[in-house]
Amino acid sequence: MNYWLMKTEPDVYSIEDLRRDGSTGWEGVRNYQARNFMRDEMATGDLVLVYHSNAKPPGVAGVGRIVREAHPDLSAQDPDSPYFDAKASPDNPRWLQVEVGYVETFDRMVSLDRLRSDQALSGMMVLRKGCRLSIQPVARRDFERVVKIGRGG
DNA sequence: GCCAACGTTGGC
DNA sequence: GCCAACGTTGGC
Repeated sequence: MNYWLMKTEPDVYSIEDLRRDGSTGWEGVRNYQARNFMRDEMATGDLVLVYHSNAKPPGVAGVGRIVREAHPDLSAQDPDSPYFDAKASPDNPRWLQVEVGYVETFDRMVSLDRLRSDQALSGMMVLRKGCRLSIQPVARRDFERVVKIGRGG
């Protein structure tokens, strides 16, 4: 079982939207490294830190779970979608998505500042300067520590 | 709104 | 295959 951090802009889709929906197709990932993580390493049951980017403040808002493994992201083939990609087709979907289920919203979101201030979390990819990757692997111990902080521990 | 740090594109 | 130009991300 693996652990992940997945970024979302809460103005577009927040942890509260995920709570309301129960689960959602995580469409719109348009980065090969992130896609390959989904394709090669994500499995049903993996747990996810749901990270709010472009938020005030940015940080981890809660937890999700992979409920369906990687499959074609059809928004790439939809000309009306903001995620449309003319190079995607039924023969070559090009982009993938996973289905993410809701698990919990933290009592207090774990802000980026809070993550930075914790020496034990200094290895987290999201803290690396200029790291734009929207799907990142997270070490189990880091995942558990962030959850503990989020629950008020 | 700024801009550093990337990733992608396309001419050569 | 190189690399300059361009577009995007995302914190601030």
